[in-house]
Amino acid sequence: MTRIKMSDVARAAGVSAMTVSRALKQDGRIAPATRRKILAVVGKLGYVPDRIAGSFSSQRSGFVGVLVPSLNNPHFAETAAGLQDILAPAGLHPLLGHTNYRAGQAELLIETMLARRPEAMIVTFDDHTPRARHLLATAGIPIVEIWELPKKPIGHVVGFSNRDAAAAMTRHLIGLGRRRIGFIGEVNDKGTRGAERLKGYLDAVKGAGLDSSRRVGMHAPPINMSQGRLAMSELLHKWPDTDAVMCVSDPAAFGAMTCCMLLGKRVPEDIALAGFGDFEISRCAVPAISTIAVDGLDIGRRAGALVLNLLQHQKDPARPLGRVPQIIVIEALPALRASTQPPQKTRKMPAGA
Amino acid sequence: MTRIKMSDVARAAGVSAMTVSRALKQDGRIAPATRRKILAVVGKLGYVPDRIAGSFSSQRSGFVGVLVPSLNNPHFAETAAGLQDILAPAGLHPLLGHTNYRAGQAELLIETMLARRPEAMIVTFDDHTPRARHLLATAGIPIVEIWELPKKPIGHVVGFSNRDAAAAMTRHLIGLGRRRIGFIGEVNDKGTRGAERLKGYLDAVKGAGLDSSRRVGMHAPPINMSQGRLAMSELLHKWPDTDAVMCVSDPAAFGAMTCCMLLGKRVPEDIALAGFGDFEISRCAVPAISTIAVDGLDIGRRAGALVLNLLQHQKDPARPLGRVPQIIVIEALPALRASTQPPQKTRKMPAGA
DNA sequence: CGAAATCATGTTATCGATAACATGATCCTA
DNA sequence: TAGGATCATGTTATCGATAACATGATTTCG
Repeated sequence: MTRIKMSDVARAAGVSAMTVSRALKQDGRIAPATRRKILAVVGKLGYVPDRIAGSFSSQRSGFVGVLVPSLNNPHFAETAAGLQDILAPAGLHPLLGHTNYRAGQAELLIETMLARRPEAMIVTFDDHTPRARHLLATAGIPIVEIWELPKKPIGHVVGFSNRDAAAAMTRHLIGLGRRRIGFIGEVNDKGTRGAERLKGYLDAVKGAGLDSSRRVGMHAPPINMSQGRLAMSELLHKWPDTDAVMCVSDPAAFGAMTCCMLLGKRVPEDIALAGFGDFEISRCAVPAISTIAVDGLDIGRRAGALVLNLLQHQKDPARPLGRVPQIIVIEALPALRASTQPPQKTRKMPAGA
Repeated sequence: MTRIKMSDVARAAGVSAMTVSRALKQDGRIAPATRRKILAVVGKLGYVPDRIAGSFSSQRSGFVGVLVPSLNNPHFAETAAGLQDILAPAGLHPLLGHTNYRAGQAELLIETMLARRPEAMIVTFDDHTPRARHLLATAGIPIVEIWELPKKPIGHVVGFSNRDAAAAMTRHLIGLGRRRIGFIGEVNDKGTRGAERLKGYLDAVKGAGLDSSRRVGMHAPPINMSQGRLAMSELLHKWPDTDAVMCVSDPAAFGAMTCCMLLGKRVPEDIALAGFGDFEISRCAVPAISTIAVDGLDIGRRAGALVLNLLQHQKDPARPLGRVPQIIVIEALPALRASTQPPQKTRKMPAGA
């Protein structure tokens, strides 16, 4: 059984292939009666157009390459969903790749994706290789970096300052009266978002003249709950009088909290904990964990809208940054209340930089 | 600046385009010196082959369509990673789509994907529309359903019985002496994996002659932590003497646990909780939550290997099922120990159909 | 040593849709 | 009502790589 092609449909409908082509897109000027007849034939024959041939002919792939460190992360998953929300109605298909937080993998994926002639590329800020940056910069398509405000952007940007956000949260802890503040983070994190968050912690702690040595790096990105627990154990062993810990992510913070529970430390009375990312776990944990909300869905939607905008005005010589998403510091209330609702209040913050 | 094409490379290297084409694939018979020379020119010119043209010419897209309900779920994310592990070295690119647990969205995606002429389709078991099933069945490519053992498979299968797994866990609770066992699940879940798990719960509870009415359906799939908490609140309000609850997923179980904590119920002394999926939260929560481990990475790898196998032996008339992944019941130990290691033991189970 | 096999490379045709241009029919409007 | 504008559709050329076949050079082996 050979596959049905457009000319088969055309013959069955008594028109030319070009008319079928026009009937299948929304903008083609065609008589309503003709379109109806063609669509009926399409339905009857079960014709599915060959987008490869179409892409080849029109020189438009219909793809947007999207690179994230991991799909197993609600933020990037939401960003991917937000992109799809915006791109799909415009006839663009996100082509997802995940790098497992490795620059070499990213370079390989970028090359593979560029061979598919994407109409734009959206890459998560990370420690990209020089060759990866070069491939992107010379690809001749819109490039959007997300999830950070890089100092040397490759193209356009939809992000926020991880550094400023972490600094804001750390200052929040200082404002609550904490003075011996630790940090749980990652190792081998050069050029990552986690490294930026560590810088923000240092900005705040050093700025307040406090001890900045209470740092435990536990694992290469991404650190998980169990590693957060181990890191907390190590941190409390080295610096038992620590009264607050800023964690590079919410899962790490939750792991740290379980360590406190097992050791009989009260949270937040004895130790205040702060995470990053507003994962569901932070709102729902008992006690709840203070965190910084970053709206991954919004980042995806903004990036998608920016791409559509750039594709419409390709000649545009300017390099407008996408608007910066807002970050929100979410403070967990200390009291354990007999409620089925997560006890939290929120405070909006500028996303800085 | 016009894009460099293969004939440009050929001219610069003093060979024909066909020779360049052969040099760029591993199997082409070509003199090592010629290949070196061509690869040098490719590097110097920064040539990136046009896979669209290549796909069109060879009539091989290099895509495998992959449909999952959501990426914001570690299991499906891992399945996607497992697929990439296996497919990428074979030169196949997974084309990911997520349905948000909606059959209509799935149908749309299937149609869009088929237009890209995937070499195979991998779809997560779900309540697919008749048209979606028909499109898949008549696509003329290998179809693999994952994450369940469907009664009426569309093509091949790599999965396990969610029903049997949930029944095994429920029997495990019965074996621990529990007699008033509730279920927290989803609503509008016809034809989903969650609905199969509810059936498994009913199998076990009715089989043991116990009350099967203690059921709360909280939300359309996927239920989250907060909804699990609310569901538990409702369940305990209606049936205060409940001594165990089987939850459709780990996040729901964690939410249920936080409800117990807020209400002063001890877990597992007063109420035993069981989840599904072996999410990180279940191992790391204090107290830990009993759960059923399903190796999403393994499902992805098996499905990928099955696809490769099917593509190699296309004429194969048989319909071999992929091997069934093992499920493991993970029992949380009741004691809260002052340890930084999650206290759990595991027991392997048949994944049976 | 010579014929067949193997190897490295070149030539030609082709995949299926669509852009660009062409054409006849219908509709306005001065 | 004539002539241009608009509309619906048809015709032709084309996108860039690769499959299939062709060719000359080199190797192998009886």
